[in-house]
Amino acid sequence: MSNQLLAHFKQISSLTVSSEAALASLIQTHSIPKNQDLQQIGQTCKTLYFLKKGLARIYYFQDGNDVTEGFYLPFCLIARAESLFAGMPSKKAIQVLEDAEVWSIATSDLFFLYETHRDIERLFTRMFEQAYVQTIQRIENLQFHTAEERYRLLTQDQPDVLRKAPLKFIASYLGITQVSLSRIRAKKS
Amino acid sequence: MSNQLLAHFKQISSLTVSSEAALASLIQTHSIPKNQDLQQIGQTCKTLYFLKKGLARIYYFQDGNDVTEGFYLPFCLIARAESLFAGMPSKKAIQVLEDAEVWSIATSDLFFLYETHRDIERLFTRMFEQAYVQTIQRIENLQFHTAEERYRLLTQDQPDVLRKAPLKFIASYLGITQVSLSRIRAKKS
DNA sequence: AAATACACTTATCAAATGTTAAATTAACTT
DNA sequence: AAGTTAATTTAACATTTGATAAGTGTATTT
Repeated sequence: MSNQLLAHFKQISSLTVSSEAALASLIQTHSIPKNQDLQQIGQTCKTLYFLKKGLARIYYFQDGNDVTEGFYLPFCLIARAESLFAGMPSKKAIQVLEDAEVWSIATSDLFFLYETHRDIERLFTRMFEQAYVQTIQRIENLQFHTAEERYRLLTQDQPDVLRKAPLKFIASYLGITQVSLSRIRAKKS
Repeated sequence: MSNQLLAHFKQISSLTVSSEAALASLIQTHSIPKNQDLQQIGQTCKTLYFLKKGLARIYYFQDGNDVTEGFYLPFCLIARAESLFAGMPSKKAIQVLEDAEVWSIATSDLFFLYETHRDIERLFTRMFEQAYVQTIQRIENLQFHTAEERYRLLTQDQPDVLRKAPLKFIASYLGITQVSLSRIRAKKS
């Protein structure tokens, strides 16, 4: 069930046969129906997720408004890092936007494996590094770009998201209102 | 010279005596005059910096405009992570905004120590995790807050920066023009 | 003191975005 | 297919922010 995911992992960082087996034993699979929360607001992040198929987002509420922090495609690491690393409850939720199949790994088990399998620790450290770099790039997109420019960047960088996600989620992800997004889309490019 | 920095490190993650000594041997100190670049655009990030005193920023040029990505106070890890983790030249520079004293660590030496001193690897992994979490929080600030709200948040979170950095740098950090920042400051709070 | 450069503010107008409400379209239920 | 709900677009107006230029203040140099 998790062969595809392990193959993906090994592209990022090599694993010994025994590490691969140990890691495989931690991976669980689930089917999640559209619109359901994978993790809810208030829960402390103790599980890492990867989609096998579908689309997910992380969101939270700010002054009563639903704000989408990010979209996640298959094989992307999905975690609320600010909760995981601090061990504090997250104010964010993870929601599946389509019927999805999900791989999950409990961090308590994973961190235990770190002690005996250094290559596993390296693998996940790398994945978090990559997530960190993407977050830095997102700041560059938000900073000093107009709403229209941010929209154009999204069409280039994540066309799949644009095709699948409701516009209201895309709007808050770009930091604008849905009305404003509609206007931008109406313009001839 | 580096005792203060090591004490700071040990607050983040414990180090054995031998690790502490090994790490100390990598730390170099420099004095850098105001306005000088610590690292220049085009260089690949191969050094980690920590200020002993002073203030620094990371900046880059976007369409000819100077954009400040972040400000860094003493004891903060300063690195251009997107360059370090990818091993690619950075389009960003690190600049000192006041006469500063700087500790630096060459990553090639540091990563070599990782092999034999796991606690050192853990320490720096933690520091990067913390930097990652701060980056996530910065996105929350940029997303769906007005310029004025972002300014108010900065006055709360980093009053030191506000006191020391030129307004033009603060403006681009907030993603607005200097004129706009001036208007916001003129308002009665 | 005069001259220069730099940092910051203010004024004016244009453009972009937010707010609210209504209209249209698409999706889903029965 | 009709009815219902949700998603998206459009319109009208208010507010914010950008762009440009001019003005003020401060520091430095000569």
